[in-house]
Amino acid sequence: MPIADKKKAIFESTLELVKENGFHGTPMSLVAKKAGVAAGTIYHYFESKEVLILELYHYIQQQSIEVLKREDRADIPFQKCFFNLWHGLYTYYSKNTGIFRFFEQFVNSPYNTGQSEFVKDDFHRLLFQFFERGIQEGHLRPISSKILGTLAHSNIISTVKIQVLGGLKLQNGELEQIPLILWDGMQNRNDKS
Amino acid sequence: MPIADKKKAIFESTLELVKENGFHGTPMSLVAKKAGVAAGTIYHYFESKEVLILELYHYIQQQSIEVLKREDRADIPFQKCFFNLWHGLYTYYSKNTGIFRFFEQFVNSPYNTGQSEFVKDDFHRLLFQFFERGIQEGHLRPISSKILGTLAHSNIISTVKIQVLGGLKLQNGELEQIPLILWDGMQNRNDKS
Amino acid sequence: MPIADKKKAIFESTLELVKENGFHGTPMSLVAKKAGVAAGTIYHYFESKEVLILELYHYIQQQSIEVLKREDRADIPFQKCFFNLWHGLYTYYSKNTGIFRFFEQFVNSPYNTGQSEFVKDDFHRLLFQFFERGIQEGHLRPISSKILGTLAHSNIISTVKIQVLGGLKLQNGELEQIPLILWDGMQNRNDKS
Amino acid sequence: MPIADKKKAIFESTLELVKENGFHGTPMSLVAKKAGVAAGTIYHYFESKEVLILELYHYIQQQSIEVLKREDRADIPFQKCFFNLWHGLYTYYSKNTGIFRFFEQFVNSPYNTGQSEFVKDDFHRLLFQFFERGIQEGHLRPISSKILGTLAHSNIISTVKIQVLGGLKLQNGELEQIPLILWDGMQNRNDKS
DNA sequence: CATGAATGAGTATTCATTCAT
DNA sequence: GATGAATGAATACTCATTCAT
Repeated sequence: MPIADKKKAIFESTLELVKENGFHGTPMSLVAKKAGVAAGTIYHYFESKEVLILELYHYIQQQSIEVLKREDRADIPFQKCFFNLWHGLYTYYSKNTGIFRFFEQFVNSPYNTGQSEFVKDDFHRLLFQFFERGIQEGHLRPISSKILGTLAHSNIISTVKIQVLGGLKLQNGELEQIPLILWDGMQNRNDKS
Repeated sequence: MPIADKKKAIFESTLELVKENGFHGTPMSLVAKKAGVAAGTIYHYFESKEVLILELYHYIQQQSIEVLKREDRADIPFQKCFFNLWHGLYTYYSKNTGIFRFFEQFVNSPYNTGQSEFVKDDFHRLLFQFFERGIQEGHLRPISSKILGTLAHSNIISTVKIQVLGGLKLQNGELEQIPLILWDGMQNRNDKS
Repeated sequence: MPIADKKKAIFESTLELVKENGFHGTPMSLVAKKAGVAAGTIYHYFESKEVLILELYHYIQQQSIEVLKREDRADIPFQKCFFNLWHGLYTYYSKNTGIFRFFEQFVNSPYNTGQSEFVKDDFHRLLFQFFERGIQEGHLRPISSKILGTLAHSNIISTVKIQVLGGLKLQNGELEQIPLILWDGMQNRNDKS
Repeated sequence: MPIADKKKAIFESTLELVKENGFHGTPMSLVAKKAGVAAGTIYHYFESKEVLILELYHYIQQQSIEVLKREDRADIPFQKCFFNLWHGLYTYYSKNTGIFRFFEQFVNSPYNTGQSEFVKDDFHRLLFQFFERGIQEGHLRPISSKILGTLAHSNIISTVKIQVLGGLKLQNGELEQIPLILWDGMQNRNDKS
């Protein structure tokens, strides 16, 4: 098994277990077992549990970044991109419900030492950049793109949560209305486009 | 010390510690120390750590419920209530940043066995009820009040997070615009009121 | 069982095991078992293995100090005290051969962080003080009492080692000659006493 | 790299690491790294860590033996040889303070299974032989050469320790007096030479 | 009611050793 | 011979919980 695959196996096992049982309920021994390696082997790839979690965080974020990069296209009108991005992320999170549980656990855990995660990581940088464009082009209200980006992202996450944690099935058309609510709210009322 | 006070002391200590160190970094021994009681004493009031956490969750939620009850007044126009509620919860969460950290940790933790917390607890019941009123009175889009309520709440929490976790200082007027964004989005476009 | 007794039981078990197997071969679990307590219990009395070893070091040293205090008497001529002390320590070490093995392991181990142990601890302070007296009274060569004390102590330890580690039985009179060798060497040749 | 050189590299690395961190703080992986070989390679040259330590012990002792052989010369008067030997070993140990730390750790470790090391190894055989000569020639007290040899050696080691572990700088003339103390003590008082 | 010493199962991590390449 | 990834037993330490006082 190539190295990359073994790291990936460890990542996937960890994610799965954290999703089910939380950080605390995810001993390294279980990760090892699920990944099909010996406990000690994990330590060839990751210095410690903390490092494993940290790297997993970035590994996962990479996938959200892919969506961002795919949907933020300069050759497509902003509003179209906006809805594409919303649905893109929504779909991704819906199909990988472990992801945001992991994220929220991570953000509120002792593992997350970086205080201002909003600014530093690539995902947020790209996210904010996208909203910056919307502001520049006059489509969105002229507030900090960081605010708009954060609100939009939490809107998406909430939509997933409503179903996953709230046990609510969205009715006909409801799913389409949610990004509309968001757009209508953030839209620049003077936008003539 | 009356029983109620001792339980309260244990609650406050736990909250404080969870806020600082997370669930995992909050051993019962520390809670006991901080609350000024013996470790064994906690077990007179709470069957187990899990029960303590669970009761704390409800204890804390009570305070959010107060805000809800205070601001949801039938004698005041809905839109006014809406903004009052937004600012009421925002202020409460801002002053008690431990609260939402505790909440998110709790929701994504093994302690939270109740899967569909959206329906069962009083806070969400009242919250959804408030938005139901908005829909009935024709101010809000006719979607599930659960959706609107959840989106609104996450909007508030995000606003706090932007500052607490994102390290962003909101500029002049930005704080006022955020509930506006929310209102504009959720508003029924045919509302003649 | 009173607290003091429990600490003592842990001390004795540790000493016994370190004597047999060295620091590395003395897991806390074994110490616990031998002392008749649970593994976790040790940590009520000692913060860590390091602290246990450190406290044991001082606990043991106390017994050497007793000998020193017993034999260093101002009302008895120095030379007499000298031989009494020599035999006192010799007897003590002979009867407790674990002691000096523990000492030498300790001194050369990572547990011994105090670099200049010769000066700081009570045993050496009293030991050097005794030799200081010998110098002041003109019986011993006028060199640093620290040198004389150290040489004397190592002479005693070596005598024990010859038998314990060297497997040599001392013949008739040999044991008495050894402190004589030491005395003759350290004696001030101009001592008229 | 010739085999001999690779073994030597492993020896030196081990010694260095044991000197700094003790046996316990010297994993094979570190030895390998420092020696510039792969972990597995060590096992081509040494059956186990124990064997490595054992062979290192003998490797190092060889250097003490060199000093002994150099200074024990039949064509030079015994007393002269005695002081030469004292200073020779003293100098050697002073310049290689790792050596005696290694020795004492080794002697008091589980690696040292041989109980009576005093008799078997070459260093002690030669050392005792030297003192035998002193006794035969009538210079030294007629006690077991093993006793005299052991006392003399521990005297030298102590002198080094006073400085290395005790943090004491020897004053003018003190270093010269120490072997004198030893000689005066061990000398045969009827020696007419 | 309150205490806090005692328990012991559970966890992260280390490290000597092996073996497929 | 040489490599270094993989192993897994061993170890220090934590912590929820119990119970004799």
